[in-house]
Amino acid sequence: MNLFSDIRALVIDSLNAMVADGDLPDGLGFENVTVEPPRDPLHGDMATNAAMVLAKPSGCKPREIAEALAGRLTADPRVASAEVAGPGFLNLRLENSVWQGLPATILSNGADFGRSVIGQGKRVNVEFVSTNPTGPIHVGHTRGAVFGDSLASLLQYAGYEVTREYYINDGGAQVDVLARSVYLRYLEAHGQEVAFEEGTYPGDYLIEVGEALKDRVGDAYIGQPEEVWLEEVRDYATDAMMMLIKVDLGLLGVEMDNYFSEKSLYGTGKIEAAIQALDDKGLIYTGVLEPPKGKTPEDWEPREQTLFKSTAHGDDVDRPIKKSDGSWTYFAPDIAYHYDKIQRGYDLLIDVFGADHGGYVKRMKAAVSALSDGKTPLDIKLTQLVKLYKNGEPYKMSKRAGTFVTLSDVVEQVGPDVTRFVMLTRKNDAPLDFDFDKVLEQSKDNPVFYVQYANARVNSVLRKAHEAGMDVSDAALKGADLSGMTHESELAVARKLAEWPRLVEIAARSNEPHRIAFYLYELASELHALWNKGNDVPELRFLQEGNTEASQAKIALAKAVSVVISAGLGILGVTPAEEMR
RNA sequence: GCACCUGUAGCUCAGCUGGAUAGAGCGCUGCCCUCCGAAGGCAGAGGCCAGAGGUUCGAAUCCUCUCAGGUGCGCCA
Repeated sequence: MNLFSDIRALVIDSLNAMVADGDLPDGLGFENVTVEPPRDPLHGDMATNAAMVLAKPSGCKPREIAEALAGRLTADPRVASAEVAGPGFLNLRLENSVWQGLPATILSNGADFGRSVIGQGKRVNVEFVSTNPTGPIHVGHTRGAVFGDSLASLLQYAGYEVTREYYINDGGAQVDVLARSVYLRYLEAHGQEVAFEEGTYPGDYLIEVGEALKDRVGDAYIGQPEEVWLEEVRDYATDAMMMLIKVDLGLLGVEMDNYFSEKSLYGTGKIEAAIQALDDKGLIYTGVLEPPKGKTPEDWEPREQTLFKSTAHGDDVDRPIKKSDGSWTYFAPDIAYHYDKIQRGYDLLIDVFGADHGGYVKRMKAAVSALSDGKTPLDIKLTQLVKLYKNGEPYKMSKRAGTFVTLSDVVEQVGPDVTRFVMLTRKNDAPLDFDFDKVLEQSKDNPVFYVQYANARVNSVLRKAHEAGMDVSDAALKGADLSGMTHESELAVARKLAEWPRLVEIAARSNEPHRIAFYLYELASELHALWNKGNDVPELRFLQEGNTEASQAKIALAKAVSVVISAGLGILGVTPAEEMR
């Protein structure tokens, strides 16, 4: 149920009727007609731009269209008034009964109030995190994990069929480095002195892997050359790292539907097939790239390489898919991976990358565009850096990994709910400051707390009412008579609640889950305002002593707020707080 | 040199994919608990939406250029 699309449908019907009656010419398109909440609530409950949008194509004056439209709209029982304003806006006021009926609708639908069908059951693949399996997840990727997971939930809520996917980069040189690092820890477990040279991973988290390896193979690898142990140690170590990563993701409540191994693309003909597919379209050739201008690498020499003509699909330069020695570049398996996703039949692909991979966006889009003949859209969302602070000072060290702060460092200190919410209080392409002290502060400076506090207040009211012997079950609240709900502060809350389904659609269309977080803050703000109004105006208090009917009506509104907050937090993966501690 | 991202109140940031007089928090000034949780609320001050052009009924939002910050730029992944 979306009040805004309901009223928009009414507007469109009225416009069609005007066409039928000859008030408007035939053949007009109504796509640009919107019904939105006006910026200034004094203007009304909803505003439509219909008259302004249609003025030019119809050759009529905007105000005349607006006047005629107003007359038709006010015939609807929901519409109290329609006023022409400004250059041709039509400001609508709805009958109080519309707002008064909203809490019952919300209570009936529960968490499904706001669920949308704009996804039309389309299949979406959201790929996120995808860190190298060489160690625990660090903070930078934590943001990507939260963003990707919440985006996936948002899309599900908006009617898409979503797959959460993780691409394991287990095919490149970095997992050999991992294997050598684990080998050193293995030797260490046998009592040997080892040195961690440049280019190995010194983190403590490999100690136990080395010990486990010792338990497994005894001294079989001691003094042996790499040929003997590298492959096995690599496989063993990557498996161990993936278990570590899954534990980390679990701390945040992130659960992947699918893990896709890069290694599975090698030796199976998959990369070759993907490149062949591009070749069939005439997009593969052998050539020499120009050196990058400005900052030319010192050891630059022109080399002949196998290239993908990505410029044919919007890239700036063509990209190498084979190194000069004939082996694949990283790009080649990535092409094959995306080819695989296309072949799995997704209607839409979304990749979540760190901002440092921004330079990769155009070539990836080019590859997907080429491989799907432009049929499968790929949206790539970049998450910007997270800067950590503690006591106002930059915070860098980790006890566990030595060099970087990990996801578990953060979650251990502030908990998964705070971590998730805070990571979504900025749009994905803006950098984020994360202050360990501030995010735990219990004040309205901290949006996590502010939203949770609103929910806790509602629960407090429910508890009190229950203790006073009132029936505050959903069934009872649904049946409450809200016809007395006429105060501006109460209607303001109802109006904000009505925006929820619309906001879900806006957020889903732009793949921007942060909008949910900001909306919840606004909704909480309306509830806090109403609550405090109760200090001055006793009739606005949720608990009306000795008057169960009146109390139930007030509480129905409060409970509706709680329902929407819970649904919103659910999308963000945050547990609603029953009470504050 | 090129590409991408960013530039909005003193500070940190929203801003509905083009709508009306640009919003919130912090900070500043002044108020509100005999009363459901004041961990809150109300009011005030604070703006050339980086700058300059353009597109149209209408621009913080779209296009072009300039300036400033960030990220990245063949044989790393």
